[in-house]
Amino acid sequence: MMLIRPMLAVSGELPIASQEAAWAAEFKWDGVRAVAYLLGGEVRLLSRNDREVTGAYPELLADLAGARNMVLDGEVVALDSSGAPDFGRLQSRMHVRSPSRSLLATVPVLYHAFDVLHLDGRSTLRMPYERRRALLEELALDRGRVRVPPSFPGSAGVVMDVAREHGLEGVVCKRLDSPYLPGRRSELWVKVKNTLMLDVLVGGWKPGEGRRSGTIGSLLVGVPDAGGLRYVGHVGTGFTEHMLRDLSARMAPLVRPASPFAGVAPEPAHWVEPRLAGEVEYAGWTRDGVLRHPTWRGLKE
DNA sequence: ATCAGTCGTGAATGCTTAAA
DNA sequence: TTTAAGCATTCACGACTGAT
Repeated sequence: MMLIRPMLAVSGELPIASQEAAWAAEFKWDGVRAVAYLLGGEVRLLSRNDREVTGAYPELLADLAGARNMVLDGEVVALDSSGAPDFGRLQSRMHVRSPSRSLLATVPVLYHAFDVLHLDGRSTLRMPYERRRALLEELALDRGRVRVPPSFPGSAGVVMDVAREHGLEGVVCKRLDSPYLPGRRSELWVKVKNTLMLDVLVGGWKPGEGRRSGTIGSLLVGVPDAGGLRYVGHVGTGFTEHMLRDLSARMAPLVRPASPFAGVAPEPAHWVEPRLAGEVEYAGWTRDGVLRHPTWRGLKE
């Protein structure tokens, strides 16, 4: 059996209203991608890069083992107490090759199967999404820890609203006529993320390495609160070369010897007076109160 | 303590293909 | 033939955790 690497989505915006009918929307699950190979009663799970992850998720194997040979694309997801996917919890599972009984009990996972790539010895990759989806639903895979999450044709905007209400990461829009393009990041699939914005003050910077040596690696940012400037994380992406040059020039006259952050200084860095205000896009907060997946969006005057 | 791997972002590079 | 565009790859950066 040939390995099939998962098809990837580009990030972008919702389809415009007049185009909605050509797309289906699915919820975006905040977990890890896994392709399931169900062949001759054996089940294997491989990561996005074809790494073996079967052993990490033993509780999924029995529920996946079916009579028919097939290859499924899906996402391994851990839920928080409210039932929403929680990537932070999954992180304690995803590197553990043979999880202990207690870990299995405290962080159970589900497999959300959202595509079928091969069935009964025949490839389904060239079928349009709509047909693969119908096939997937006919297979009636929902059993135990395996779910087939819903797909909503023609209503991406509404699905996004629901995702936002439930605190989900966003939606993935897929062209109804799209074939499955293994290993490709294609505009036929578009992920639309529910992102948050935060106004921050720049309190310092760390130098870059490699190609970024001689310039800024990341900015250390904070938000003012009662106790002073509260550190909220470093931002190392989102800049163009021009922005890096501009930021360096603006920070140069603001240099100061000590950290401007209240409380514990995050780590050694170059400190500046916190006078530059900027906007950061982020996906949420980590347990330690720092930004998750922050990206720089630009200075605010 | 460091490395590597999961998720994410963007930019540069190099190869292939299409257009001028 | 030369240039432009498109695509995949690589390398930066972030948080995080297990393995070594």
